[in-house]
Amino acid sequence: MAYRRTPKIETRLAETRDRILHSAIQLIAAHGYKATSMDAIATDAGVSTGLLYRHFSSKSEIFDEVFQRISAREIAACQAAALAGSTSRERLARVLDTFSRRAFRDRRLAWAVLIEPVDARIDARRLRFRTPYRDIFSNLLREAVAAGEIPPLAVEIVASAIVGAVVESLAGPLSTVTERDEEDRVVAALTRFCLHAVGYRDDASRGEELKPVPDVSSTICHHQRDGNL
Amino acid sequence: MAYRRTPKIETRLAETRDRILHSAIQLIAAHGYKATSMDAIATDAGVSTGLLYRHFSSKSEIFDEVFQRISAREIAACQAAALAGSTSRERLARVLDTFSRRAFRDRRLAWAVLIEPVDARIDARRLRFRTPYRDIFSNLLREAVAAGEIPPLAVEIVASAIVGAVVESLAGPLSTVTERDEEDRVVAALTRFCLHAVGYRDDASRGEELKPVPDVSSTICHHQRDGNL
DNA sequence: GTCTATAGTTCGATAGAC
DNA sequence: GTCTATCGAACTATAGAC
Repeated sequence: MAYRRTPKIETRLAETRDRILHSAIQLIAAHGYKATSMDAIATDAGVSTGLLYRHFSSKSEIFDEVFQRISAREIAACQAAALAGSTSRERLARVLDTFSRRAFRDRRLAWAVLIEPVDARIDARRLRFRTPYRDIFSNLLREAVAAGEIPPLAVEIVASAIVGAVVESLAGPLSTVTERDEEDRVVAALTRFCLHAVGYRDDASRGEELKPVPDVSSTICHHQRDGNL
Repeated sequence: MAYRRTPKIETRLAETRDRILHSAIQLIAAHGYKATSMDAIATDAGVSTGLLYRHFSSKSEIFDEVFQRISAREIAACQAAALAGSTSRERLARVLDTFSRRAFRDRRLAWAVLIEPVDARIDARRLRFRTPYRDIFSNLLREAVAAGEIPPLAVEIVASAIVGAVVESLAGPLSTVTERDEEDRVVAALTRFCLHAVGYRDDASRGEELKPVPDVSSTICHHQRDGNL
């Protein structure tokens, strides 16, 4: 009888694959993509280097999968933030705050995912993954216009511009050691920038301070083995 | 007698090298980076494919040089635009207009340089080449604050945000066929976005229409063999 | 899973410059 | 006569088809 994969084997394979990815995430979060060797991933995952290539065709493919997992989690967090708040303005501010705070919390991983030069494959992936972020902002903008909070605008273009502004303004701070209050400065500047950009006026009654809402997913900083990632 | 490079040969070598780069620019402007083969470049330049590798170590290196030449020209155009206008507001608007109009004029080349997935080397080059653009905006912002046109802000962060907003909002339109009035819509939305973002208020007296100023360099659309590129 | 096509790269040969 | 710019075919790797 020919060899057939039993459910038991399937499960073990999936577990190994998962362990590899977890190790990759941890190492990339600590040192970035380039500085993470296949050997290091294998060692950390407790498998041989050769086995890595049974599960993934290349280092780039591992990172691609890491990229997608991390991005999905971050997008979910931002989507959740887009629901919390009584005004569109607050929801928008919360999304910006959520995205950048989470990036700062795990800055090396954020840097690796968002800006580290990797290869064309990841570049293409990055382009595709801007869409869900754009959609979050598009929806908030349409909502805000409908509610009369801001004047009408070219939603799609403005949503793209926000995505670009966010990522680019984090690029520098993420790659340098940043103090906590420098981080606050960046988030504040970025938030003001975007709110003004879409037509909100300064509001003296509020200092744009936001109470935290519970995250949809566990914090990005602890890549627990027992997590659901 | 040993062989030595004479000035005559030096010149011819430089000319050949230049011809290769011109061909590369033309082809990339027509089809993008990926779709431009080394064979095509060689044929267009009238040399063998092998010779390409005497002048450049790889396709990536050719594109790197194309990137730098095109970027230098575009930066110069934007720097010039930053000098034309009576108010900081107008100068800022002119830079945004100049950058995006020139990108649209040669959208495929702009797309290849700004966003097409190429490789890590070009990614790194892109990161470095944001600095001069950031500097243009930083200077304009400092100027505007000093003149009391806009309230104080975190110049460096905001300058980065503008760069990101510009590039990202062009990404979509550059990669699709865009009508002239769609192009106008993008530029208008982007300009409004940035002006508002940094603290300018709408000004009913002006529709943000800008008279063209003579370019510092010849237009990007005609990659003339006789040009100074 | 093998086969094919395509595109990047390499290399030995040639011919022309010194 | 020696050296090198150039050529063009061969090699290699990868992605898509059957």
